[in-house]
Formats: sequence, structure tokens, C-alpha cells
Amino acid sequence: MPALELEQLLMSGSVRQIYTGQKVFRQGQRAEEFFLLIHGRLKVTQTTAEGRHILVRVVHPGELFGFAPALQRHDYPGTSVAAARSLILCWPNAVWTSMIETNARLATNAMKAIGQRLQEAHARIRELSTENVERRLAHAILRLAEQTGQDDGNGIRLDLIFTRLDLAALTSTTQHSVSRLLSAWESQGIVEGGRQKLRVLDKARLQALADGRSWDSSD
Amino acid sequence: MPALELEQLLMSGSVRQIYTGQKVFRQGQRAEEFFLLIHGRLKVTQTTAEGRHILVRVVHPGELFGFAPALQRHDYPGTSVAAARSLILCWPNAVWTSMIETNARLATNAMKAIGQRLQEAHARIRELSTENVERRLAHAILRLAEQTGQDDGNGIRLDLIFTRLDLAALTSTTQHSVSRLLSAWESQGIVEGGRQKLRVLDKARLQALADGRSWDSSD
DNA sequence: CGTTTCTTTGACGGAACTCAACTACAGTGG
DNA sequence: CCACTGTAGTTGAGTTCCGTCAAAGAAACG
Repeated sequence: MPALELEQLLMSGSVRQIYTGQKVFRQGQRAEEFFLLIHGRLKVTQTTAEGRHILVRVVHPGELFGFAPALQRHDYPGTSVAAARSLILCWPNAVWTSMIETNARLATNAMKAIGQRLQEAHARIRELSTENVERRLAHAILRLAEQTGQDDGNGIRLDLIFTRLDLAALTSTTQHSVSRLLSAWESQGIVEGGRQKLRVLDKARLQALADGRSWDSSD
Repeated sequence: MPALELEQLLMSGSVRQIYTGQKVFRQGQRAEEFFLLIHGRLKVTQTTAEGRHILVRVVHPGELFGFAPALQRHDYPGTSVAAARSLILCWPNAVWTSMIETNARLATNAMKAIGQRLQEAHARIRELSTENVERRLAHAILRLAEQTGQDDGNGIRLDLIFTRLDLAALTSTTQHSVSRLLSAWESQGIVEGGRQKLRVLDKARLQALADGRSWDSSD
């Protein structure tokens, strides 16, 4: 995409800083803007009528979020809160249509982004349908490790923004099950836990768990 | 959308007839075309490495499917089979990009379509995460009733294309659980079953089950 | 140093899956 | 028209995963 156009585009939005724990928008709130995460980390959550929470997705830098206009919605389907101090770019909804109508490349990109999201959602449905809690948790942690982990020679450190409760909401289980599994893994030397911290020590073994193979050394 | 352009667009695709049980494309197959369902009904399924099946979605007339290019994939993530004799329109992948680049309205529409799909996926994740089998099945049947049911005065008839196994794959459970629940509902006069048939007799009561309210007559 | 938030652990129960027959229906060919 | 075969559906018994309930421990925070 031409640097000039891109720059123009970015400039047309307004920057906003979000502190940890602060919400960008709330579920049900009228959608008047859409956003791009520049720096930091966000969680998007949903609450059901019965009051149960699920973590819809984690937003990483460079990703669009709250793009209600593209989905022809007038309210936000979830709540987004900053899991770390973050920097976002905002545009009023009206810009969206003109943006993609004048810039085909952008339309294609936006579509790919949403398509990406759709595939992730399907993957999650597949996991929920066919895998037990242990495998799902293993998958989730591996994914987080890929996306946010710092490899410091002695395992992959996850600066968890995430509590056990978040991990539970991410894998559709309870904090209790998460805690039990992590404890079990810790005693096997697969991970090392802490309060809002986690370190993956044996990625291969975790991968084996995620794949549903019980650990055999033929790997 | 201008009728002329639309017509031109539709004309540029090629029509194909698909018999019940025939597959349009298979999971993993190289994606060279994308499709629009004109008439009939399709199921899109996925099979996991372990051989478990899930029913990803049901395609209704007027919907796009197999739009791998939009998701920047080169293979189809699932298999689509005709659940009834169907008529589809196909375009080679290459057309996609040019189509949306020359027609902004179309791009917006395609995006909305995919966005719609994304919301459905999220709804399903929410159901899987928070609802028990009974509620999920009730929801699924209500949805099917909306989309494909024939109201003939004496309840809503679902010309099921769907076996209990399909319903199980749709709600992520087993044929056994589906069968048990339908039997129970039948004995309460909520539905009426048959081989590949189903009739919803008491929609309100089914809705109550879907909403997790046990039946009280205050409705 | 008390309070809050996060985490761990145990005991228990229940929803739903698995295993295993068995029944019913539809279509086919004799 | 009826026996035969395969697919679809039903039903029961046993088991297990995991969520709920209950309580206590540990880290952060003012």
C-alpha cells in the first residue's frame, strides 16, 4: 500500500491513550467509532444474559477492533478493556465507508482481517467441540506464547496480563480447572507459574498435550 | 446495487447443478473457485485430525460459500455437500479481486456477509461455552425452523435434510444425546419426530428451553 | 497490617459421553 | 408382496470429566 496514502489515512484518525483496566467501549454501547491498536494489548469480552463471561479475543498491535460498521451493527457486541497501557487510533464510523470505497486495496485488507478473525473463530469452535479442557488450555497457552511470549533462553516468559480467570474465559472453563491443570503441569516441569505470570519450560511437551498425544519420547 | 451490474456479474459465473449427497468441494482441496448458492441447501462440514466431524454451517440460497480467496487461503477449510438438489453459481478465484476492486458496493456487501458469518460464529462460541446440550439443541432447532421451516397450521415442519447425527454435529454433542432429548420433548408434546423429519409443535415452549427458563405459564 | 485480589486444593455430584444392544423404517430385488 | 439389508433412530447401564461448593493460602496494595 502506498506509503503516502497510508500516512494520510493514519493521520486522519485521532490517537488516544488507554490505561490498564480502562475500557475503550462497552458491550451494547452505541458504536460511533472503530479502532486500530497501535501499542499495548486489549481484551475483548462478552457477558451473557446470565452473567457468564467469555473472552472473545485478544487484540494485538496492528489489529483493527470494534469495527462494528463493517458488520452493519450499530452497537458493540462486546467490551474491550486494556490489559496493558495501550495506544489506539480512532476514526468515526462515517469514515469507514468512504475509506474502503475510495481505496480498494484497503477494502481487500479489511476483508482479509475479518476473514482471519472468522477462521480463528472456527478454529475455536472446533476446539470447543472436540477437545477436552486440557488440550484447549494447552492450545491457548501455546498461542499466547507465540503472540506475546518472550523467549529468554530459559523458557518462554508470558508477561501475563492474564489471570487464571482470564485463561478460563478464553478456554471456556473455570479458574479452578485452569489452576489444577497448571499445577499438574508445573509438577511435571512443563510450565512454571506465578501470580499473573507464566513461563513455558517445555514447549514440545505442551504441544504434545495440545495435540492429544500423551507424551512419548519419539518426538 | 444497480440491476445492470448485478446481472452482468451473475452472468459472468457458470451455473452448476448439484445432486443430494454430491460434494461441491472437499476439505484440503486446492481452492480455485468460489460459489453462490442459488437454490437448494448445503452443509459445510469439517473433519478433525482425529476423525471427529463438526457441521460448520448450513448454506441457504443467496449466500456465498467457499470464498477462500477472501480469507487468503489456498485450500478449502471444509467440505460442502448438497443436502438437497441444489443450483450454484461459480466463479474462478481470479474474478474475486477484480470484482471487489471495480465495485465498491460489492466489496461492502461481501464484507457484511463475512461479518455476518463472524457474528454467527461468535454466537456459537458463546453457546458452546455457556449452555448445556439441551439449550444448544433447542437453539439450533429454532434457528433451523426460522430458516427452513414450513408452517402448516399444525406446527412448523422441518423437511429435514438432517439426521440426528447432523443435529449432533451442529450442536457439538452425540447422536445419542440428541435422540434422548428429542424423545423427551416428544413425550411432552413440544416436537414430533420421524426419520429425517421433525415438526415443532410448541415453539414458545422450545424457546423457553432455549432461553434456559424452565416452563412457567407466565409467558 | 488489614483488605482485596488472585490462586490453590479437596470433596462431591451431575451432565453427558461411551459402550452395547436393540428397534424401526426405506429401499431393493426376488 | 415379502424377505433382506443397510441406514437411522432409540434406549439403558456404566463411567468420567469437569463444574460447583467450600475453604484456605499467598501475593499485592494502600
